[in-house]
Amino acid sequence: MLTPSCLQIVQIRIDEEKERTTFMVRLGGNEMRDGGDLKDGARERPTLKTIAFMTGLGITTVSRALKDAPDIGADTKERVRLVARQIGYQPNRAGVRLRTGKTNVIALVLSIEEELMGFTNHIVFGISEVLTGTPYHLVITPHASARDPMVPIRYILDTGSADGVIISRTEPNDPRVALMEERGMPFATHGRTNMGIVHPYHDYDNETFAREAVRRLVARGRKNIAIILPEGHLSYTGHSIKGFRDGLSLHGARSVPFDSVTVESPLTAIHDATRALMSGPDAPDGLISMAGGCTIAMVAGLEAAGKKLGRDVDLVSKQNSDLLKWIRPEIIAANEDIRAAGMELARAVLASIGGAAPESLQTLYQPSFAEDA
Amino acid sequence: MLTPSCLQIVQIRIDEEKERTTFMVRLGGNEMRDGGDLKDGARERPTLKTIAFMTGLGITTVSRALKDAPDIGADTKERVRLVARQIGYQPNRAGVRLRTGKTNVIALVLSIEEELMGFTNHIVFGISEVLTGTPYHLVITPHASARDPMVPIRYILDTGSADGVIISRTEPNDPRVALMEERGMPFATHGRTNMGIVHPYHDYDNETFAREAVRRLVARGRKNIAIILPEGHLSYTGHSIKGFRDGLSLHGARSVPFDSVTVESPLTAIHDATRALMSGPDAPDGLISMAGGCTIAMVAGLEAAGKKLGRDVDLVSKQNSDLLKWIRPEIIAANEDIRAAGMELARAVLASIGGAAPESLQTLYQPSFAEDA
DNA sequence: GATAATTACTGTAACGATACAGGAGATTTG
DNA sequence: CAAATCTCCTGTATCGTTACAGTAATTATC
Repeated sequence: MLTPSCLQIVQIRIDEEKERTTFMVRLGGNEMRDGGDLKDGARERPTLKTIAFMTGLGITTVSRALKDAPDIGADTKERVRLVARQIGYQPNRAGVRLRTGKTNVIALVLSIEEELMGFTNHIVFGISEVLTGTPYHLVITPHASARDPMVPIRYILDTGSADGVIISRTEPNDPRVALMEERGMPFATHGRTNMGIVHPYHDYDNETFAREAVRRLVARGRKNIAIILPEGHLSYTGHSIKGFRDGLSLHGARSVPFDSVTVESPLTAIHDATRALMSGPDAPDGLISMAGGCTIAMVAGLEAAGKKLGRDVDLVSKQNSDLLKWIRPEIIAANEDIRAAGMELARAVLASIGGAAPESLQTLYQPSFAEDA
Repeated sequence: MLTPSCLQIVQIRIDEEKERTTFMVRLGGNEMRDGGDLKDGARERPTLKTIAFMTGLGITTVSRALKDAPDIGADTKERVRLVARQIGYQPNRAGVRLRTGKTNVIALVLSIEEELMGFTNHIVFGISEVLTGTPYHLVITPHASARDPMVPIRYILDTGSADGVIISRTEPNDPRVALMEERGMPFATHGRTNMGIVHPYHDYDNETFAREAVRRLVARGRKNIAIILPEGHLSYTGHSIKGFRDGLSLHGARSVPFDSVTVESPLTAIHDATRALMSGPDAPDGLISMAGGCTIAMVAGLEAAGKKLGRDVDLVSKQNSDLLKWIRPEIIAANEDIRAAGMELARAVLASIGGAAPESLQTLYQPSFAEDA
């Protein structure tokens, strides 16, 4: 085995233009070896070559030692790991990616319209929390949802720019899911699909939320209920409608139509529509909102119509953050923990990359109402 | 010049394990050339080699043609570009990065505490909008601000994992700025510094906002004013204080101390502190809030103390989104456009990478008050 | 004691791109 | 017409990593 003492630097090359100093060493025998760069003030980034030189081992050996390969001696592994840690070795991502195709990237595909009260923040930090301590980086790939949502997916697939993808705003029959499935790209969806493909997902039980919302309104004596829904093409719209209808028939209430706006409409439109609704002859006495942002405009709208929360009408709303209680404590709010969703999604993608079965990577969170706490 | 007709495929190798088909071609003369992979159903990703084969040119020529190098003929460039476009060539990022060190990545370093009403969303999509159409990807690098904020910066510098960095929560004497400056890493800060380093930044004129807030309160007859400030170590805290003090002396008002909480405190704490303040003997008749999120808790707090906005007290607040007017139309709000900030920051980093002078990459946005619109 | 198997390590090639140093052929120059 | 110049193109080496196909030395097998 080579020991440091049999290494001898015999030639130093100084390349002034590149500002680097390289050198040759003579080994125990007679052969010369390229010693790599001399690090000026530890500024040059260490590579496998650096460790190979410092330990007197071959580059391949070092690579395999750091991978804990079975054909490397235990003490050699220990020595290599020690040196690697000492000099702060970190694998060059471009080298690994070029050689193996592994990007160590998770792509989060977000629609610009995504935002209602901190959604992006929560999901990003949820994902990040899981990725911390792994070699994965998080790349945000945005798209204007009005344009083709397939564009970012195709880009990622065609360029192989991620090992796994997280998408949201899932639709029951989602072409993005079909394409990624076909191409064998690991992914997880925020929201379920209904197209015969078993895949990792995380979802919030919006059906239960809507049904439970009706129950709580009826328990307060409200029988005429309107709901403001998400855009029609999304998966959770269907779940919301089902829960709402089931709740109505289960608890004996009736639906007051309110479909001129969605939770994605401009707040002004929501405000005006709510005021019109609450001023009309068939004004509901119960309201359900599927998103916290629009709830604020609804409250303003119903008050502009002269109604008072808790007296003339009750309102059940989902929220991402704990904001609504500060606005009107009368609002009956259920929390959707988007940060936890991000964590579940990240865990699911990582496990999927690791080869776990998709049916084991599906989670559904139940609504928790603030008033039950 | 070689034309397609002088190319002749003479040998086809089928590698069944790797599921790829490669082939050799005979050129006009006698030499053989590796033709690269035959694309099965256009699934294999095209590389320079693919284009080289299709055009009959050398790989180097293709590379230089796509870079519009001066030593390549005009018609050759045209031909290469045509083929590249036809087959949807996109440079392999790992190849470029390994060879040149260029990552084509912009890192956005965010503190987990960043969020107040959609900040993350707005800045991410602002940056993305500028990066769209460039080869740059956006990587989110989060950190718990309680821990060492230098960690992500050092990681990026040590691993060379980005070409440019955007940071926020800038401090007057910010060690991150000093380090990136020293290492020559292009960056832009959200917020200014005060340490003798000229660097790209984007900032909101919080000093003017605070001074103007005082002016508007005094114009409504309010003379006893309290302000809720950001955490003390941040740059914009100092700007806010200066603007506030200048406003007080300029318009003849006095300060009511309110420093038991900051805009980052839990909303419950802000609520309670505001209620206590407004119930006390020295309750102010004017309030200034530097962030929209905490304004909501303040409103709830002052109302819990029996005060009424617009009658007993006026409140001036900054906001990222247009939410406050729905909560209490009496709130005097000024908008800070975070999406625009993201765009400015992205533009600044890109220009800095391109070698532009830092002093030309500094922008300061003026507050715009909703009531002036 | 010769052969086989095992252990521990190593060199070469390749991933896709580009910097660099040519190099053939046409064109200009003296 | 030879030499110099210009145009346009090309091969080689390299970035850092890993798959693969070895190899030398030691240990086990019969």
